[in-house]
Amino acid sequence: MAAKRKLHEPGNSSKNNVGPLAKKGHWSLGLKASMDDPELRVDRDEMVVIIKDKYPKARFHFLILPHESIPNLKALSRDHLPLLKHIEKRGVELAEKSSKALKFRFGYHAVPSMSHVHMHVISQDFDSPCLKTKKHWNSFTTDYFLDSKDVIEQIEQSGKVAVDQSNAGQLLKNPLVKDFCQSTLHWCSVQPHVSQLFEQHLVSQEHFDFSV
DNA sequence: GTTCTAGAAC
DNA sequence: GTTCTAGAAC
Repeated sequence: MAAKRKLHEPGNSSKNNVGPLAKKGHWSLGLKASMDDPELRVDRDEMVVIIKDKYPKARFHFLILPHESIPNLKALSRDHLPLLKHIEKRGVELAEKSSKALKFRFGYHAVPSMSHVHMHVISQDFDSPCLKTKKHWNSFTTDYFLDSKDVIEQIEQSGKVAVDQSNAGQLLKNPLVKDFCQSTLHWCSVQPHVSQLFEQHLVSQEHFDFSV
């Protein structure tokens, strides 16, 4: 029997190709492949690898992953504090190098889709065509986004990270505006793509002052 | 994580 | 008719 061949193979164009790794594993392991992708890799040291997010949600959006394979935030303990602090330090350095004008945040998604703990380094312009959905927006602007600083502090105090999974899921579905308006207005400048998203959800921009 | 799509909602 | 959403596939 001849091997089945797809008539159409999206994502297999030369540009989108992940590289020599022809067969990719389950999608949730994608970060593992990205770590080895020279196109995405920014830097590495003895503890971490720094890559560009494949679908950046802002002008600067990086991921910092430890070589050590840590499945999720629940697996973190006091043993990881030196690593977590190193990750944050590398993130801050990277942000300063990337842009002095833009504000950045450093942190973790409460319930990430991709396995292997990774810290996001993301500028707060949110100016990217990849930022398309309410879920995207909420994952970076609600409590779904856990600041590295707070994660570290929590582990120092209690030895672990508490994540309310059901609540986290709900955060992604929440309406865009109210949380945004109350808590994130002061540090966020909103760019056209986001404005579009807001319009889509019937939010009037008149309610907001988008200047920093 | 993204993309595609059927069904709901408008 | 269009837009929005949730679910499955990848």
